[in-house]
Amino acid sequence: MRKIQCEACPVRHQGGICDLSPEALDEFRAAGITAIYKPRQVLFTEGSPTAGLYLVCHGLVKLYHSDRFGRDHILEVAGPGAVLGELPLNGDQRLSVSAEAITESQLCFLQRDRLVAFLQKQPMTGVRLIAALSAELALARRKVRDLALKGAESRLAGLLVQLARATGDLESGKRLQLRYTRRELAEMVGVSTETAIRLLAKLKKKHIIAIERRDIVIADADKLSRVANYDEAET
Amino acid sequence: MRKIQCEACPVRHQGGICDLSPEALDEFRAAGITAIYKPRQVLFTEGSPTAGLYLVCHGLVKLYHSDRFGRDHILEVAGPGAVLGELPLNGDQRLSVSAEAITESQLCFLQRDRLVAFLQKQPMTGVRLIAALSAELALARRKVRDLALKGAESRLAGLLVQLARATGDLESGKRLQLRYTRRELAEMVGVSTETAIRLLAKLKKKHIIAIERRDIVIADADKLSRVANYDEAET
DNA sequence: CCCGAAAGCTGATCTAGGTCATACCGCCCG
DNA sequence: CGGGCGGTATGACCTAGATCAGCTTTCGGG
Repeated sequence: MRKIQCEACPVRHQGGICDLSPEALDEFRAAGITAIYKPRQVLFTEGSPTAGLYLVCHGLVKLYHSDRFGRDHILEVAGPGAVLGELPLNGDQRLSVSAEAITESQLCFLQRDRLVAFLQKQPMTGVRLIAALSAELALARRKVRDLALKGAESRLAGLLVQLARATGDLESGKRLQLRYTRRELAEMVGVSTETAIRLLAKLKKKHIIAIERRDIVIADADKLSRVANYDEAET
Repeated sequence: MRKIQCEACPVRHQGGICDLSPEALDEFRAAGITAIYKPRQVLFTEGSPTAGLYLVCHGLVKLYHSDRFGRDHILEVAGPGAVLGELPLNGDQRLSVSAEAITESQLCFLQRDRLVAFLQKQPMTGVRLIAALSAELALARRKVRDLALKGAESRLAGLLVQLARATGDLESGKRLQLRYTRRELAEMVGVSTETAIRLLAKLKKKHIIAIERRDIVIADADKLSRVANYDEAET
């Protein structure tokens, strides 16, 4: 696949980092390096030094943790417009996550010093970056809350709600074709694959969802949201 | 207690947000509102709108989540120089955490629009903010990793390592006077109070720590770090 | 100095969720 | 067309950690 140029980029005018005047955009582009990544290609791994930030132009990238024994936890699936990585001032800080392309993806890498130089001239882009990092921060913190305070069923329901919202159909009767395996769902929720399967079956038995082939139909959006928020209620 | 003025502030020249030239500092101060908070006073709560950022001048503030049934989880204890809150561009985003003063604390509130205006003129401050948010982000993400992939004992050991590092004595034989109750330790680690107590007893039995009154002596810093990183090893 | 309340500790259960084993299904590929 | 292989599904366990209950120690305040 060929690189998409910024001029033709569909996400450029949606308040993202790269929403810039033509002249500024040229400078911006000069500061970054755009590349295409294949599915399953690793962008960076937990523990490596923080060299700069990545901007997702198109494609899907997952942020995840692995432990020494092969178990993974998926923090987030990032799409176009998202900013990946962390940029502490203190350069010897290490990255807290790994990232890997899910689909073929185009990303723009912004090396720390060049980015900082650019921000001197375009402070508004700095503000947008602050906003983007804030959104990531909120996401991570909610995840902490869910893991610490909610049960597995709530978390799974929450994930379904989130996925449904993303495609704009959190409504009873809507089919939600998920391109994730049970294993991936489990890794997003933080449970074993078997548990994820069992919990789906449980939601099905409660007539909150229906399962058709590999994808899911939302039978009762209200109940689903309720399960997502209410911790441990009726059976 | 009286307010400390920025000129006399001990954290001002440590690369924090407020490390500014005298003139810029005046502008900065004009953009913010400084106030003193009493212990247990709540600064903001999860779910409320994001109005701006708080800068900790002195004191200690905890960031935490509560669920509907009184259980708390402490995400982080923030000290002088830390930035609290989130500032997504999209103003109808909600805060993902609550914050409460632990000790009497002085904080400077920076309202969104005023902060943004200031950043136009002082882009370097924006870069510092990006760095501060990045550090917070890494912290939250590591917490996700620990909750999702590590056992309770590792997490507790990790907390002790972290506390010891903060006061600069992660060494065998060092007494680490913790100003936290068992309950608070438990809430930071994400377990019940009883479990935290039991795990401390377990570490003591393994001669990794010793318990004296309410505080803890590190008996074997190496083993402690090993428990913190290794997931589930020998008994 | 004393009292009550909070904090600490320990044992006895209970349970959510993990692990292991097995079976089925659809699908691609030789 | 038959045999794997990855995904899905379920049953039978097992264990980390929660919960509950009781008891002791510490501590802060009058």
